[in-house]
Amino acid sequence: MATMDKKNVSMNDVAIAAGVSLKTVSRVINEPDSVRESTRDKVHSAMEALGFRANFAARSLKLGRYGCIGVVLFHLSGGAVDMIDGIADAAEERGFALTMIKKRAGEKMTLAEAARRMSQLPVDGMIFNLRQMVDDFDTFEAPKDLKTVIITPMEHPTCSTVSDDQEGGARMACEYFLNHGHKNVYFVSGKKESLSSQCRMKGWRAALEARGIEPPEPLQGDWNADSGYAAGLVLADKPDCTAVLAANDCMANGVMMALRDKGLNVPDDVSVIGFDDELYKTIPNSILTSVKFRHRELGVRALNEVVAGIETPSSRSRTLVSGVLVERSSVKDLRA
Amino acid sequence: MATMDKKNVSMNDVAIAAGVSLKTVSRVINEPDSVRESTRDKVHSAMEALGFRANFAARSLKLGRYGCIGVVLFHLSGGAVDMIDGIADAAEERGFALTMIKKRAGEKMTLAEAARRMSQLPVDGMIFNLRQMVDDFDTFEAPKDLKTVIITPMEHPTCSTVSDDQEGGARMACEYFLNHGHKNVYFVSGKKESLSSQCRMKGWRAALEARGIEPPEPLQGDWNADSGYAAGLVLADKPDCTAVLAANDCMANGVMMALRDKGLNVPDDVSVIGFDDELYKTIPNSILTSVKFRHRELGVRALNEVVAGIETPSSRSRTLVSGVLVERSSVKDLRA
DNA sequence: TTGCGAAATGACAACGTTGTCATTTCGTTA
DNA sequence: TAACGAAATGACAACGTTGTCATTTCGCAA
Repeated sequence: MATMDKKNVSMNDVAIAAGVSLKTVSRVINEPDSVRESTRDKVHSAMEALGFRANFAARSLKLGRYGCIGVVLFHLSGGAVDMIDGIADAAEERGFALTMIKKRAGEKMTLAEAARRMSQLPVDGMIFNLRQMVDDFDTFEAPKDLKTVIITPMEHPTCSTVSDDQEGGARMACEYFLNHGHKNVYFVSGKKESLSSQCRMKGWRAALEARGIEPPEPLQGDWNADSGYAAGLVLADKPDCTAVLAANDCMANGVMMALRDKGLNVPDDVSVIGFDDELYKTIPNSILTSVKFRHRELGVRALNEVVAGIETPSSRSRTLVSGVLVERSSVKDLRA
Repeated sequence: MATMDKKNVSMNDVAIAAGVSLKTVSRVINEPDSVRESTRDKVHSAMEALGFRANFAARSLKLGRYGCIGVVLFHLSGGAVDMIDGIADAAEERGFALTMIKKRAGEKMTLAEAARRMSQLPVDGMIFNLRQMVDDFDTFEAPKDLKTVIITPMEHPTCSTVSDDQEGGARMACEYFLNHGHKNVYFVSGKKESLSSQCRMKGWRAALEARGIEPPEPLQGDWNADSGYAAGLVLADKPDCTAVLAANDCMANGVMMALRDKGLNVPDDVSVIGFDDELYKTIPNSILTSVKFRHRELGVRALNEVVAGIETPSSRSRTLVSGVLVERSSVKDLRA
């Protein structure tokens, strides 16, 4: 316990204590094989005794890189947890840490502003998580020396983007209905400004139009169960309504409850599909068929794209991560 | 657009371009008032023209601090989102960014290991989010030069801790039942290894014992609705069961569904309280009374504690953030 | 115009690492 | 034992900032 009171122990201190040169200490850390074993042991003991820890700033200054990826959270939702999880795991695997900043509630942050703030921080590249439109989306240009990947369903003119295939997922759900003999599909949307909701609606519409079906007026929801319930009450009165696609599971549940309260049975009278596959957590014996996106995979892809761009400057790319239809029993086969 | 191809633009480059000294450029950035306006303008133009961005590494090396707080996520749950949100907002307000690392799935990370990894990164202090027991919890000692705050319901011998008052929340819910004339309260727990579940159980037990009531055998759940449903089926057959406290809302919902399927009504036959107040998102017109914890506030407090400890080395402290009982109509008043 | 104190600016070292290149030490062979 | 090439080690500069202290310039009064 001969610990000194000196603020920070430097390599130089270790070198003196071990009776070797500064550079040898550096070598013990970075290329241990080039140092004789006896010397290495002396250095290690000295480091131990003094409690040496390499200085991040000095090291990065010399190396010209940080080993950190910046993550900008424009929006922090439930699915974001899994995405961050994927980013963090992939980062660790590649030897990177994460530096994170967040748009404050109420604040209006542009891409340029986010990039400016990030470039003051220790990062070699960055990931923007962007689920709503932002003013300067089309005009934004990323700093040339900072590979930038945007997680968003929109295509960007210059930056690489990664996204769930929300549109494809919605199309898949719709086609599932149609392939089961349904002649039409009603849609309950999420919040208007949400890009996810917009994409899901687009996919729904496309799937119907591809079969020459005129899409009915979509019902406006806000992601929560109550808005789904309200939509369900309306739908229950429509005799041609046999299939409902809700933009998330909570609203789907609201729809189902409303149908039940109106004396209708799911799936016998009306079939329902939701998104995100999370209802089973809250509802026992849940029967809801749901489109699930692999948020974790999304994060992994985004991180890998950034790291790839750091190692070998690459051009713009666009990655889509497909969704999966988790089948339960909320869709009736009308073809029988 | 006379942008150079030179890798990084340094203050020196700016100084030369502006025809001033290096130090003056530094002053323009750090103490603009000490520079004559005309000079300042010249420097600003040069910075603009060259695309100068201050080098984080050099700056931190000189200053001896990073302006970053490390966050270690041992566990990434739903509630963690709000907590991170609080940490991030508070950090920004205090002028700090976050550096994050995460325990990988399956990996067994000790506090010491986490601290070792963090201290290689650009951080001035750190926050551990720890919701399960870890081997070296009691023996862990934080690095002396890195203020460490642990978010956990357990008390730590040397580190500051911040926690929801889970035990108090459970007590509050229990007393709410008792004050409404209930003579006993059944409990459905979460996963065994979860500290939250353990604390909630402890509070439930304490509240009953304080009134001289022998707590019944708790029912083991796993946080999900299905386990709550199973518990509900068991409870429905117990004639003395008028009140059920479930360790989260999903299980509470499972309990309620089971009771309904057994022909019992909530709250007329049995009263129920949950935790986390999130059922309303998924269930329309939810009636579940629930104990809600302020996760965001938790994050804010943790961050503030770290920053305070950085500015003026402080001793160990313990912060409890109280919960709130969100009253709906799932509890019947038996006193009438 | 001169002189003076205050304001503005500059020269240089230092922060703690790693890269370059020179020097020392080692193990081998003649 | 001497000589040699390879392995191990060391001296010193450099990375891009900020702090210290010296120097120059400015505005104003005598």
